[in-house]
Amino acid sequence: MSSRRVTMADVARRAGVSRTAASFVLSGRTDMRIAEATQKRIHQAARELGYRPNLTARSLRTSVTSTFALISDTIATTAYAGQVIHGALDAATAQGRVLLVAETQGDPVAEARLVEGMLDRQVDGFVYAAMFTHEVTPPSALRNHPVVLLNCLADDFPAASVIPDEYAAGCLAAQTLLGAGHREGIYVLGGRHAIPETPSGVFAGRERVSGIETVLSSAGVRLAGVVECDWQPQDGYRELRELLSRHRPRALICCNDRLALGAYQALAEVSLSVPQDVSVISFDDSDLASWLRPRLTSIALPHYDLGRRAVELLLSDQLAPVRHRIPMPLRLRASVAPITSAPGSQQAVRER
Amino acid sequence: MSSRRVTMADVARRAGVSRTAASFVLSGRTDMRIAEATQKRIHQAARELGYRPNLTARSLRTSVTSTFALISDTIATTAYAGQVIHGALDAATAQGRVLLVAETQGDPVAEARLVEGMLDRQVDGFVYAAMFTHEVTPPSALRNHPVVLLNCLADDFPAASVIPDEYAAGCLAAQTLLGAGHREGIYVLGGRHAIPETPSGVFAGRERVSGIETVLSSAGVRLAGVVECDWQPQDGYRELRELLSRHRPRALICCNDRLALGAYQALAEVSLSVPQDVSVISFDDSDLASWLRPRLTSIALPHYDLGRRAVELLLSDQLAPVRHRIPMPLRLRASVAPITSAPGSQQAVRER
DNA sequence: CTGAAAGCGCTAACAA
DNA sequence: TTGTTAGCGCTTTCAG
Repeated sequence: MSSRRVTMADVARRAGVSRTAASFVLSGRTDMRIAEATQKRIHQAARELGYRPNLTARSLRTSVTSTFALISDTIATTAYAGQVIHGALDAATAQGRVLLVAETQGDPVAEARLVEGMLDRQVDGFVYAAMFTHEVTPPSALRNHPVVLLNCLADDFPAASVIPDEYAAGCLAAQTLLGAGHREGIYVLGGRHAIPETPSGVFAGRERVSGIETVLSSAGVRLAGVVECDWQPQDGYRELRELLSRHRPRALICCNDRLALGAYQALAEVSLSVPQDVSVISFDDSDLASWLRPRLTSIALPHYDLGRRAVELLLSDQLAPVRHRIPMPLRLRASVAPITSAPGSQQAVRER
Repeated sequence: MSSRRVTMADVARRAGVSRTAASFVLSGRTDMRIAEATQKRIHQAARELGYRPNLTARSLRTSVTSTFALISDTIATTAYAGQVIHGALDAATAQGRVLLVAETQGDPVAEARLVEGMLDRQVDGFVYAAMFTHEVTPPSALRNHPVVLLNCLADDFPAASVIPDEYAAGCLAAQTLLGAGHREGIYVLGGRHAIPETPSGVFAGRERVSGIETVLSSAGVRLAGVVECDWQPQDGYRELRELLSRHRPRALICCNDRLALGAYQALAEVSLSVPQDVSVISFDDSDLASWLRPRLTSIALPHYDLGRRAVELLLSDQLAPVRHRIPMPLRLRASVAPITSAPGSQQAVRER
């Protein structure tokens, strides 16, 4: 649309130097020891002409595009995980790189097509991302290219992966409760996510429960129960209502904030108050956590850091097949309180 | 990393034709009338060699990159708005285009830098997006390039814009309530968002209230009140508690689901039940809407469609400075009920 | 320090 | 129908 972009030849001509000299100076190389004055002249000419390099041409020549591809199953779709993109973007832009984003929707054919498209565009590397931590098999076309796995694992694919440290998060949840004096009536709501569709649970669930159990048992505390169910609000509500009909929990570890929402609803209905009667701690730290009343203590899924780290690995060429575990920070809010004397003061949910 | 990509010259050689012929056939052009047999031979050679075009080279030659840039203030960051990216991606991939995503964080300097980077990469067009509908001033460097404004308006910038049809949504909210028999005690919670930081409100607020008022007054119904406040859960909670201390609403129009969450909390505390005592309708249709109990009727922000439409406009070169209003669909759930006889049966919130 | 020249892989006049 | 040729804008030897 604009008339014609000014090229490096234009700059060289105006500065009265060779294109070589212009190239060296403009791409900021110092190893040719060009006269200070000449450099100034070139830069000035470039400025006056409004010169901008044509990166396509440069890429063709150098076969580096300064572009990474972020390919995910459905990451852009899911709430909050836009943070992953955000982190990746920050790391990329900080180094003058740019990010091509694509979604496969879990369709291997679409995925193959997308990967090819990226390869045709000569991207420098790939972030292969998943919505929730699980085992994946990246397309084999990626084998010969720099790849970092984000929030997923691939046993027979030689790539670094970046995942949340769910085990440590589980430990942290247990420690937090212990620290508040809880030693009895501690339940895990959601568990390993062992439901018919995922009989052996999901990675996050398994790791969290494992961390919880380790810490508790080494403190001589026994978990009162692990409720295996799906992780949606209605599951939390239903399962907790069911549980409340038989037991009287003092502390709830919810496997995500949505379950905690369901739990709040169930607790309110039987007039148990958080945290006076029941402490609640959760995972994810979604927006929901600070919207609930009382505000929910939650251990954050480090979306931003995952995205950021993945790109940083790509940038620094740390591609060895290592699992990089990203810490999940605790956001302490009002839903966990030191245990009080009498268990069972049946009061209505309080404000705040 | 891989040995060497096979080039078009390789294909031509193996097929025993000229590079020209190969180029024509492989880029799927028909206007040169190449012999059927030759075409077959070329395609076969390409297949056997695993040929893939180098799009960088093609771009350098044709100066089209099949790449669009999606530049936003903070769109990837905000929950649910990942749907915008999703829609844009779908439209782009459907036509073999690819999307470069970037975020400015509202920083004009970062923005300028990013736009330059995109321009240097010769992108074919821009989607300039905002997190919430408002007036923007895109960098002037974009003036000579195809641009579509997404979820924002720019008076003195000649570009098409794609925005949610908030006015129609306001009408729809009012109609829904009227349809359920509500004629009194209807309040708008959130209003135009007229708070100190945005004294004249925000676009969505103004349009919604305007739609609501138009429909109600043409039905001879007067709004009982418009509560101007910020649109966070705690604002909904606080303002409704305050309102409830003096009035007795029969229907609430909440300007977003977060306000509705706050409203639910306030209503529960004074033992008013939704929808028996108070009907609630909201805007956005975020995940929250289906998580609340009872499930919240909400008018959806069409994130996906916005993204999709913006890219479609770019693809079809519909760049005239027109406002394209995207419909906001009603998601009818349990929070709106036909009005019952006696206003004021003070019961506890029911299940479901 | 500077300039000439080759070439990245592809497209598109033009000529044969 | 096919082949020849000239670039797109840039980097990078290699001589001067």
